[in-house]
Amino acid sequence: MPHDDVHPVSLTCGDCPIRHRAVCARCDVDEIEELEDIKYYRSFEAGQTVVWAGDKMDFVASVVSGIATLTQTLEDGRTQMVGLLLPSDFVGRPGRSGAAYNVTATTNILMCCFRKKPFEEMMERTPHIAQRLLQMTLDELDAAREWMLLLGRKTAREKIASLLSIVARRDAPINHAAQTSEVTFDLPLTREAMADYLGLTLETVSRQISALKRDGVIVLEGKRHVSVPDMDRLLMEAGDDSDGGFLI
Amino acid sequence: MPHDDVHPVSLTCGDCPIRHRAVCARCDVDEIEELEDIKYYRSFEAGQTVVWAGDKMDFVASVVSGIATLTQTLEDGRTQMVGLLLPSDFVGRPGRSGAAYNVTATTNILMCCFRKKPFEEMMERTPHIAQRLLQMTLDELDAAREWMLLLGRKTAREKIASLLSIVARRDAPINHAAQTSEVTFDLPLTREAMADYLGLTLETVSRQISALKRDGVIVLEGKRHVSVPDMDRLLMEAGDDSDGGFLI
DNA sequence: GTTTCGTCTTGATCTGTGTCAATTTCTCAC
DNA sequence: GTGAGAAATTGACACAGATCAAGACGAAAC
Repeated sequence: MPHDDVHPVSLTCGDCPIRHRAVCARCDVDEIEELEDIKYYRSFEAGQTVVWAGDKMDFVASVVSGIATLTQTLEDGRTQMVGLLLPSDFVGRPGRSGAAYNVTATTNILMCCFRKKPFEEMMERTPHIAQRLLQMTLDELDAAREWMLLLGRKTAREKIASLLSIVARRDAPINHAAQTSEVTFDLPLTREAMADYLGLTLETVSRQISALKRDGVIVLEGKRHVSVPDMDRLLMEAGDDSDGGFLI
Repeated sequence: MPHDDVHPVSLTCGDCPIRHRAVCARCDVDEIEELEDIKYYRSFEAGQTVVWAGDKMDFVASVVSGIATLTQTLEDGRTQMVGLLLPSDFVGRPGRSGAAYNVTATTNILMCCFRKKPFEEMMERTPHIAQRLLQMTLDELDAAREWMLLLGRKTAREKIASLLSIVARRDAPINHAAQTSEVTFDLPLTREAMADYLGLTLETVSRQISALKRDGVIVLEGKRHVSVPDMDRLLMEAGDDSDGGFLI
């Protein structure tokens, strides 16, 4: 099972050393034998849709590797991303059968799925699971609300800077922990996906990235690889107070 | 205790006839005697701040009467509302000590508070509570994400129409249930608060309301009282598909 | 190597919403 | 009733970001 360095704690085994937001594959196998028959793996290729909004979704899942997005759309095609699923993130809603959003793989992705009915039954029997899910959901709610501030009140430049600092934090936690002021990472999203996340057009995204590059806030190698010489400067551009919170 | 017609089901007594999202005052007294000593009431006047973002918040609470808002701000004063608390709504976060947002009373308000520590202990002992809180939090997350679509992609006119149809739904459920196509309600918010909710300026809010009035979508009596002659028309203006979801 | 196709950048122009400012309308105290 | 302050409306103008359009770049196929 693909499960290299990352070892996120499972919902179902709360005393793993590393705390993370996930239902974890390996962990479950070790600890909860009954999960064996309600769990299965599915992989999707970049660009594939995992579920459409409104479709029946009879599982919950956690991302093992790759990246997926949650999006909502209006009839005329305007789309807004409302969530970004990175490895170890959880998706699905116990207690509701229909999916509320489109879930799309932006890279090749492997998901660890749990059939919903048995998962819910397990939740009934194991209070710890509901409590853990509650914590995770509250975290996501905070992230969503932080995102509302971004969508409603930030300028295009601030939006881009915010997104970059969030990706920097999630994508390069090692750099960050080491207090290196130079941080480096790959953008996991196309310009269009960034635009959908930020409530902008892809042209504006491109222009603002160019502007940040011109002003020395970031350094680009190719289109996707980003270096941030001074993380504090980027955070300042993002307009957040102090440590910028806990987005995504 | 002020608890007139509304009788929302409590987190702590799950088999009340009417299902609603709340920790309910009367209900608790009837059913859970041990709650008596962890529960107390607080009232605030219109305009008063209940808690500031970052302050210690040693209670969770439910709104008994009145309206409060959750807001976030940037250093330079730009503010974005991220939640609207109507009677029976729950506020506070088990498992975290600091408040994440400013909570402000927009009308006189009465809140039923529970000291956090004992509430959390009760959650430990009573699995049902965590499950109920999880449902509520998932609902709020859905609402927040619907709101992200509004903030990121809707026009000013669509934003106003969306807000009006949401208030109509929550404020005049009787009208709506009766299938009367004419719906009537009072706006519980100032133009400025509406602007903060919608990511607009108060001038734009005012202009768009005037435009909707001019176009016959709504009828105003005074500044706050709204009649909607044709609810379907309003929903169309809001740009939502079919039934518009489950905002706020 | 060349071609092709998707992604990205950049330019020119347009427009929706913000900004600034002047009135008007409400509400409530007196 | 009158006056004062808050809330809301309306107008004129500016500008950030959208739209439309043309190219540049990069990766994969041949």
